[in-house]
Amino acid sequence: MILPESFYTREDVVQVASELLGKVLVTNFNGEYTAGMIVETEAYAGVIDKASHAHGGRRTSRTEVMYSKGGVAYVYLCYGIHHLFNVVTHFKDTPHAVLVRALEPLDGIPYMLQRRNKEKLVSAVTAGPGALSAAMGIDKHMTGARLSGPDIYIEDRGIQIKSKDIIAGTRVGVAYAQDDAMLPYRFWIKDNKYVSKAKGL
DNA sequence: CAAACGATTTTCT
DNA sequence: GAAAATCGTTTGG
Repeated sequence: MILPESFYTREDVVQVASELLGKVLVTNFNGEYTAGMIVETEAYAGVIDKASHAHGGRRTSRTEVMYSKGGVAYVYLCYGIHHLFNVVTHFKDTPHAVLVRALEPLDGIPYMLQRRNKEKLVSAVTAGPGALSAAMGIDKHMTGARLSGPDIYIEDRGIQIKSKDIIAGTRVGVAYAQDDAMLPYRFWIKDNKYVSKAKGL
C-alpha cells in the first residue's frame, strides 16, 4: 500500500522519520523498477533547526520545495557530486523534512548495481544518502515530485520494525549546527548491514 | 558578477 | 586515516 498523504502531513517530523524505517522506497521509470527498504533516516525540523537549509525561515529557490505540503521529494546536490533525497513533511509553509540516509535493496538490484558501477551487491551500494540516490536513479529533477507515484513513491509492505531494533542517535555531518547537532534526530535499524557507517555513531 | 562552501563518497597512503 | 573530487546555491561586492 502506498503511504497516504496524511502520513507526511503531521506536525512531528521526528515521529515521521522514525516511522519511515521499514517502509519501502520505490522508483519506476524507463522500465526500470527498483525498490529498497528504508533503514536509516534523519529529521530536519525546519526553521528552529540550525542544521536545516530552512533554518531561521530562510527561503530561496532551492529550499522553496521544503515549504510545500508534506509528501513531496526534496532532492539537492551536495559537494557538487551527490544527490541527497529528502521527504518533505508537515503542512504548507513549514519546511520540515526527513533525509533518507540508507536503504536495504529489495527489487531491481541489477539496475542498482549498474547505476553504481558495482559488480555485486555490497552494502556500499545503498549505504549513505548520496549512494542510495544514485542506486535508485534519483537526481535533482525529482525535486517537487509527489511521493504517490507513478515514478517514485513510498509504500508499506507490512514490515514491522520492533521498537527495540530502532536506535536513535545524533545526525551526521552537521557539526556546524552547534547545539542542534546533539539532537537525537537520526534513526536507524539495529544491526542492519545497510546502515551507513558514517562517522559520528 | 565573483567567491566560498557543503545534510558526501571514493581513492590513495 | 586523510585528502581530493566537483558544481549548484548562497552570499558578498
